[in-house]
Parts: sequence; C-alpha cells; structure tokens
Amino acid sequence: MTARAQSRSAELRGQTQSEREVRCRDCTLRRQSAFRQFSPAELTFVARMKRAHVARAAGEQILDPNNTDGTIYTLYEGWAARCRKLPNGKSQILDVLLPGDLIGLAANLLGSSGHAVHALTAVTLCVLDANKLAMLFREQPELALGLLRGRLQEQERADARLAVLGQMGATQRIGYWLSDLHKRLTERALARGRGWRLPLDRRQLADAVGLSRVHVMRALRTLREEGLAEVRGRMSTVNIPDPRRLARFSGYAELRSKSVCPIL
Amino acid sequence: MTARAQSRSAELRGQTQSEREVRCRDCTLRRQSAFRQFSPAELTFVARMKRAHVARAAGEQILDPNNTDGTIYTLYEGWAARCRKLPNGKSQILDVLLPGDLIGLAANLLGSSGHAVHALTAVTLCVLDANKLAMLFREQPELALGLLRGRLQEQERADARLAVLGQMGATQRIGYWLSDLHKRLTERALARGRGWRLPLDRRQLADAVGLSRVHVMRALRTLREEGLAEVRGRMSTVNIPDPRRLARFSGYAELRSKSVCPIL
DNA sequence: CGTAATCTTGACCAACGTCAATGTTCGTGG
DNA sequence: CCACGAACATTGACGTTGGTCAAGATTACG
Repeated sequence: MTARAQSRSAELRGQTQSEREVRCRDCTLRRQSAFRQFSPAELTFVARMKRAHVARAAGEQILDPNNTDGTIYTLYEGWAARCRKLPNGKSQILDVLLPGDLIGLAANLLGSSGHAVHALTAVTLCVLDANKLAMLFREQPELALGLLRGRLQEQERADARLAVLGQMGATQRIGYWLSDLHKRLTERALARGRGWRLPLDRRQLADAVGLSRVHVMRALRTLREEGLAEVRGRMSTVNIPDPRRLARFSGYAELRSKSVCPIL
Repeated sequence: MTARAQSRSAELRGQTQSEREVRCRDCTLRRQSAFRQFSPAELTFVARMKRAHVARAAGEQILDPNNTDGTIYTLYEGWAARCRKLPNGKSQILDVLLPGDLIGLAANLLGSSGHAVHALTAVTLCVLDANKLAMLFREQPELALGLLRGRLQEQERADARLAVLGQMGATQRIGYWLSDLHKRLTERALARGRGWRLPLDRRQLADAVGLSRVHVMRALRTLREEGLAEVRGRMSTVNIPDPRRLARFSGYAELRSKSVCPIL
C-alpha cells in the first residue's frame, strides 16, 4: 500500500464511523427516500446478518469473480465499479456502484460471478453473511421480494445501457451515462447542486461507454461546446448546467426507475 | 390476422397440446435438466398460479411495456424477443426468449417494464397469476430463491452482452450471439445436430447485435468464409460446423451459466 | 407470371480507433 | 520551495470499421 493510500484510509477511518462501529440501527443510508424502508423485524434480521464493517483503499479489489467466501457487501461510503475483462485484453466497466448498492449476490448464489468489483475511491463496506440468505427468504418474504425487485430494476438499467451502446453515437453515450449517474447521485443526496467529482480517469470512462480514450475526449469536447456538460481535469470535476437538456439530448427521457435497494 | 397466420395458429393448436390442455403436472419442459426440479408442493403451488394456456401468432405483441394486467407468462413453445425502442426511432432486441423463459416479471413487480415482448414464431404461453407472487414468497421460499437465481443468471448474460457490444467487432458480435443462442438451444434440446432455423430476418439480427442490416451481411459473409457459421436465406437456416471453434473465435469461452428457470 | 418484400452486393461516406507529439498534473527527491 | 520525471490529458493526422445509398438478385405470394 502506498503512503498516500495509507493516509487516505486512516483519514477515512478517522473522519467517519470506524470499522464495526456502524450499527444498522444508526445507518444513515436507510433514512433516505431512495431506499426501501425496513420494518423493525426486518431491521433486526439484517442487523444479525451483519458481520463487520470494513474499509478498502481506492483501487483495491472488493470482489473476486471466482472466490466466493460466503459474504455479500453493501457499499456504505465511496464509489466502486463492476467490471469484466475480455479475452482480447480489453475490459468493460459494467456499472458504477454507489452507496447502498449490493455487491456479491450473484457470486454467492450462482457460485461465481463473471465480473470483479474494484473500489474507485476509498470505501467502507457492510459485510453480510451470505449463508443467512436462505433464512432470509424463509423468515422475511417481504424483504426477499424487495431483493428481487432491486435486481429487476438493475436489469431495466442494464437493458437501457445495452440499447444505448448498440444504437447511439459517442456523444450521446457519454451524455446518457452522465445523466444516469447524475440521477442516481442526486437520489442519494450525493451530488448537491450541479457539480460533483468523478473518480474515474479517461481510460475508465472509455471502458464504461465502450469507446477509445481518444474518442471520449472528442465527445467530451462536443458536450462542452454544446453547453451540455463539462468534464474537467484528471479525477474530473463534472458540471451539468441543465440536466434536463442533457437528458433530452442523450435520450435519457424514458426513465421511470427510482432506485430501491432493499438491504443495507 | 392474415389467412396465413390463422392457418399457422390453427395448425399449432392442432398439432400440439391445445389451450388449457397443458397441465403443469404433464409439462414437458420441467423434465429437462436445464430447469430447476420442483418439489411436489411447489408443483401444486405453481399449478394453482396457472390461469390459462394461450397461443399467439408470429409477430404479435405478448407484453406491452406499460400495460400490466396482473399476469406473467412462461414461454412454452416458440421463440419471442424482448425489445426496446429508442427515441431516435431505432430499436434494440435485448434478448431472445426460448421455451421456459419468464415474461413480464419486471412489468408486474415494478409497475412498468421499459421493454416489449414480441412473438418471433407462433408461440404458446402459460398464463400465471402475478398477484400470487407475494404468496409464493411467503409459502415457497425455495422457489422464490430460485426466481432470484434465475434473474441473477440473466444479469450475468446481460453483462456479457454489454461487454461484447462495447468492446468487440462486428464479426465477433454475431459469432458471440450465435454461440450463446446455440448453447441455450442445445441445453433445451431444441437444436439437434448443428443446424437449426433462425426465425429472425436480417433487420432483427442487426438490431440484436447493434449493427446495420448491410454490415450484418458483411459479417455473415466473413463467418461463412472462415468456416465458422453459415446463416442462409430469409428466415434463415443456421449451421455451425464447429461450435467450439466459433466460441473460441468470438470470445464465448467464459460461460459457466447453465440456465435455471424456476417457474413454468 | 408479376409484384412486393427481403436479401445481397458494391461504391461511397461518416464515425470511431490508432499512433504520435505536446501539454498538464501530480508525486518525488533534492 | 523548486526541479524533475512519470503518468495522464489533450490534440492532430491518418487508417479502419461500420453506416448509408442505391442497384440488382432472390424469394414469397397473389
């Protein structure tokens, strides 16, 4: 670990609730309207599933595609990326994960997952016991149904991404990706106003939208010239003057999905 | 309905088990190893969910994206396509549905679905009562867990498709698509030997892999010249001399997913 | 046999990828 | 604090891939 990563992770532990310290009862995520509200019984059940609260530095791998250790995670603070490597060496960022998102469900329920998860920033994670999932389905059917709902919503988003990659041009792809991200951030009260920090470099942004690094630049320039979005500098600052206009431009008009993430 | 469609659908009803005639107990799909095996209790539960068995002609819409009428379907015979229209008029085929696949889960559990489902051939469908889903989660937790597993598997396939669309060239995209289809068909004993009929025209194939009609031709020609796959004529005949070789060529090597479809 | 629809191919053009050169940021060591 | 080097951002030039247009071939169906 580099000196910088050490200091960052120390700073993180210092500034925020430290490991094992975040009790489900006090969880700040659950309070937000974007998430499903728990009944008292559900809350105690989930609290018993929770085994630990851990931190990872930026860049570290959170989930190994092959190695299922019987744990699932909820991302509590920070950003992560689901990615998949292809035989030809290229890699695709399947999705950006934000606080409240679930990690490792597929790996545990299917045995392996085909994708890895990496921390984009320093993160903290709730560690949940995957072996209690069967019990969850027996004792908390409402919660189980919520879990399914969450996956179905993810599928809707994945469908939309597929259509965008398949049918739209470079500028719109990036516009769409930014719109989706912006919506998810504001839903979770993570982007106040119109600007936020984007912890992806150009290479990663390119892998996310299926373009080359260089062409991403051209598309970003177009977005800037049209006044639709500004993405500046390394570890970029994003500024979207008029989210509506960007959404219209990039075809991000058909969105009905309010994220509901059932487990913390 | 055209005269032809009428005769087809009549023929279908005549040759196969007719409407309301397919009892879950006798369902031939469930017998295949590709599907989850039901316990007696689960079987009776699902049998009680089943409201009817209906037929649709090729081209008919099976699921309206906005109109949820409290039913979900299991495709019993024939092919269907999940598709999504984009604001710019283009459309994307998100996935091909084969016998055993579930239709309308998202539409019912989320309220609307963002995609439509169309019959590619004449089809028959099990009609299931979506309102009994909550009860299913309460009374049949194992089955509910299977339902979630099925969705997670779909997500794995969707992830792979996204990576393919984002990172690979035309020929490989089509090769991958054919490989995936071939595997699913043989799993379900729908393609004996190496050849089968593909009920998609070139436009639909293009929409599925995110290319133009014309470029699909070029890619198909390449595949033919390399001896990897032959796709011939309108309402095409597909012939894959060596599925392994095609899979290697198109990057379809990372597949661990044996389809498990939990509800009939 | 004729018409319409789709398949198929060639010619051309736009979008995107690759390569290479230059600027910019950031971390490191004097 | 400054100077340097490495990694990344940015831009231009050029090649490749894939889209568009249009014409002819084939098939389905009246």
